[in-house]
Amino acid sequence: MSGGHETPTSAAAIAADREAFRVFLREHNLPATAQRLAIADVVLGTDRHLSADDVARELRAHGARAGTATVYRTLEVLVRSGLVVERDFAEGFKRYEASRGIPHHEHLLCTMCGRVTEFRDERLERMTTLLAEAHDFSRQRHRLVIYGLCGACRRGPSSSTSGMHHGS
Amino acid sequence: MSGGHETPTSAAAIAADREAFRVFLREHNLPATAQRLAIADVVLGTDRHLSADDVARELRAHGARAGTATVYRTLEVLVRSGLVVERDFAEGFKRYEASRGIPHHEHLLCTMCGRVTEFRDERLERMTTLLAEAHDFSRQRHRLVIYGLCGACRRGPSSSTSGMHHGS
DNA sequence: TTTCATGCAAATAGTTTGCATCAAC
DNA sequence: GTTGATGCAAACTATTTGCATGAAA
Repeated sequence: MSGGHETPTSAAAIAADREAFRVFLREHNLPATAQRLAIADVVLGTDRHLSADDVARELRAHGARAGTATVYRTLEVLVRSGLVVERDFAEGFKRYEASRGIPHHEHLLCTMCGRVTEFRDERLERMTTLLAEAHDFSRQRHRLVIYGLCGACRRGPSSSTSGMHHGS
Repeated sequence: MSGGHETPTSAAAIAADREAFRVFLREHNLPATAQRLAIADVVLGTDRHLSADDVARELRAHGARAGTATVYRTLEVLVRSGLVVERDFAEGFKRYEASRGIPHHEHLLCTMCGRVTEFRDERLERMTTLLAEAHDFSRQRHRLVIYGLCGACRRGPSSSTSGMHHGS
């Protein structure tokens, strides 16, 4: 359920993010509606990389509800607040991830269960800047996704299917 | 118009690819229709990374025509033939690129004019395999896209807008 | 002449938007 | 009380599919 294979985020950090969202809303004169808070709770309360559909599903699982448009609009507000980052892993839909103030990181995507793992590598940051310059580009950002099989899926397909989204 | 900033593909190589597609169709008992050949000519005849819409536009510019469904279905055949590779640069649509038998390469995408430049880097190949292993993943493939400004756009916005797709 | 492609239109998936209604400050 | 959010449905973009017609081998 948590999906954080490396360092699960502490409850304190999650609570801080939730409070930060309330502050953001207040400072921007945006109403703190029940829907916004519920959606923020879902996205900020996990280390997973959720699709808009995942968010709606999680809401229902927690007894909350919000229209599709509200989910998308609130995700947009969360992204603008800087607390959430939008991701596109070329799956045909976008995912949303709590940013936790972490600067930049790469992603490993399991092609079997859809689970996402993060890692950071300083060399890559430098390399991409140099590679861009070598081709007369000024680098703004980069995106690396490594597709492969996670340990669980490699060992046994039965291990876990909970992370599989949009499956047939 | 050509987009090949590094090493423009020779006319001979293009002709070889076109012939290879004819052979592929023949070997698979697929009719070599005028539409298929026209679409193959467009995609195999450039070094650019075209969207399905670009292909349709180019067809019209060359006096040819094909329905949207035919464009997509033919692109699929071209991908199956191995002569073309499908790309997703998180722009909301896919692009198609003549593969020219080149193993694997990374992409630089100009965020201003949409132009794509390719480069190859052996270290990256090795690095991604090692990084995956370090996180208990078995690497299948990876995708690196560096977003930035190309030299032309950095120097003057007036230089070229021809590569801009889906603007405004 | 049989098989498979084409084209159109309808369907689909993800996401966005208009608008009447409703809730937050 | 105002301002702005919500929800539904319609709109939209990229892409796919069903089906009657048309062309290739």
